[in-house]
Amino acid sequence: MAKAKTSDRTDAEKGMLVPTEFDDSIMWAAWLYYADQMTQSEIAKRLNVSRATIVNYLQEARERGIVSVHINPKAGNRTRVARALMDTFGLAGAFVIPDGDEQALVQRLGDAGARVLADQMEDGDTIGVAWGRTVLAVADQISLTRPVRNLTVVQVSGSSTGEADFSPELCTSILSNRIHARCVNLLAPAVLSTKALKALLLAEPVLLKQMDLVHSANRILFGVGDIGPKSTVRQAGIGEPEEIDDYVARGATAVIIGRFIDAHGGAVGGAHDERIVGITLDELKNIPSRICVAGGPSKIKAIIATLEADYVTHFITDMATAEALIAAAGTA
Amino acid sequence: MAKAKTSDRTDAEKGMLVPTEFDDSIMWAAWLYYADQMTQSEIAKRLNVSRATIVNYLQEARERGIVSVHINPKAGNRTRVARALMDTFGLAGAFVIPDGDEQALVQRLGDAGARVLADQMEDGDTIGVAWGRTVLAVADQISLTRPVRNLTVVQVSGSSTGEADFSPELCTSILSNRIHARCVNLLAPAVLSTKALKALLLAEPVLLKQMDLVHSANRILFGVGDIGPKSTVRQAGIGEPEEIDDYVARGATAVIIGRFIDAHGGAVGGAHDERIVGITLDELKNIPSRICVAGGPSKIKAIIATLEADYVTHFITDMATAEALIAAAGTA
DNA sequence: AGCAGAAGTTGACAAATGACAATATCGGCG
DNA sequence: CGCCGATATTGTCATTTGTCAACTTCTGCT
Repeated sequence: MAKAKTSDRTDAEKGMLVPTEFDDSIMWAAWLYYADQMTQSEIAKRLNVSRATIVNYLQEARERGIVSVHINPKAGNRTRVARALMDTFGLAGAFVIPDGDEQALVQRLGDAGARVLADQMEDGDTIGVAWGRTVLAVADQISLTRPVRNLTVVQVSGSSTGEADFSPELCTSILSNRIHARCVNLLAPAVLSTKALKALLLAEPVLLKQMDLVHSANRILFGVGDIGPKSTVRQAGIGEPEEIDDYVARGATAVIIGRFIDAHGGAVGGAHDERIVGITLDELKNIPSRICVAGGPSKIKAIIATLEADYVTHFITDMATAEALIAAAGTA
Repeated sequence: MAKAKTSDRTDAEKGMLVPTEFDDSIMWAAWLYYADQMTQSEIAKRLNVSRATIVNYLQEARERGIVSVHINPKAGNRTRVARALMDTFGLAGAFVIPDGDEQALVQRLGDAGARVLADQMEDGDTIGVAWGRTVLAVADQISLTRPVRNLTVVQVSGSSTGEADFSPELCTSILSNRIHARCVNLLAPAVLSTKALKALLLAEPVLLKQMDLVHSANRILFGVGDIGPKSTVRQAGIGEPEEIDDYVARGATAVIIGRFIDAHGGAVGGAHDERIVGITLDELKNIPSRICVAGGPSKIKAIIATLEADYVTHFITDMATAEALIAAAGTA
């Protein structure tokens, strides 16, 4: 354990009083390789180590973010499918990843979403974060490759009670941590038992302040949930099964930012909805940059509902989903 | 063949109305390779082309800036020598490239400078640009890997008459062009024949406006010139040989932004200096981010003069020069 | 001091990559 | 219609790179 600690310290950028020479070698190897285009053997010779060591250095340089590969999202917007999506749904940006490993779809979408978000971030941004498997995947994989100062990450809906491994708090915490942002968690349950209690709670100074931050976010990251039997909403403990069935009976087709919408994106309100703590659909539309990451055959309808109602400015999905969306929108 | 058809349809389905169809394959190859870490052979199979084609796609993706490798300048600041430089000369940032091909030193420094500058740029920046071989090398190699809007590039000293291939106009034009910035060239000669004429010219509305821009720059990029017999100043036609000799006689050790400074960075003024059109040394110090790129054995003294007088906030050099600087500063 | 375990390094081999000449495809144009 | 030149693609081979088990060095602990 003690040893592991030691190595951690070496890896962690801060906390080191004296920068070891070790960092230098890694930096140099990285520069000689990626900037000067020398081969690993040449670098090995110059640094007087074996080539295998250079391989390790370069690996570490990538892991530590000393070097990183940037894929231009602007170029992503120029692909045919991305354009079609943008035209069909009036999006400001779309990024479509090629089909690949089915199993890893969420991971891969997360990677793409992370790149798009990271690319957009600017000094002083306040970034709202919803929750879900996909949002977590984004949070898990985002990383800053350039200095962006003064970021705030704010959880936009109350914390869920379910023991899901993609809770709002978790998504927010991880994301903020990875980009060195101030982290603001909403200190309230996602759903309260009465409308009155919700009003009381929201009147608390702490909550007022936090909700102010939510409303001042200039970007937001969210996914799309469907309503199927195995869907996330049903697992996340947002409401009793009957309550969700009730939503469905009244036309609910998708869930975004913890709110239910019908096939055309209209809010499906009701008593339960009024007990939810979090950003509302109307408030969502006031945020300038609304980044949505979603994909998968089971979500097509839900995504169409979301996109049609203009809840999204920047959409990230996979090829198969994109084509299904375009086809479906065409026939509609 | 039938298989190939399928992929062809994806690539060039409808009429070639848009030249971007082609981008799709390149974009996909780039994504699958750099984001999904697939091997070129796997990608080739999926895209139904030969692996060699994938190699080409990836090459083009890099050339077109669809993918780019970023080397974190912050990490560069952590190397031992960079730290030593920062401590010794009170710099905000230093980037030291490892020794390499002697001949290509200017190119390699240009690459490093370009990365540092590109990394710093923010929306709305106004970037002052001096001139010289090194500055040109930066301009030649800079490229935007993320969207930065509303940039202005402004030439900070008058245009030289010499036919040098690194004139102020050229440096400014190339740099602005490569980063899609507004380009403002100073429409005046570097040196006028009388102080009075200079005053007259600078009173012109056009020039007034341009000089205002110069003074409002929030970043500046410049190199360091030495005074040796083969030095740039003597070739650039900034003044008659006698005039330059006169500067030297009065202690001139280096030239930055077209102005002469002594061994401790003090301005070496005089009649000639008063006829120069361009930013002054005092004005230089008012610019928040002052990026200086310089290296090479012949420039050690000149660089020390520059660094000691706090003209620089961010300094880019090579290992050999850095070590010489630190050694020299230690003995002084 | 001596030992245990982890981190760092190495050599050797298999796999992946880059280079390039040869070949195929496409869009005019006589 | 067929030929031309330009552009895109491919097969092949030498080089470069990643992997992995063995080895060395270092560190903390008894």
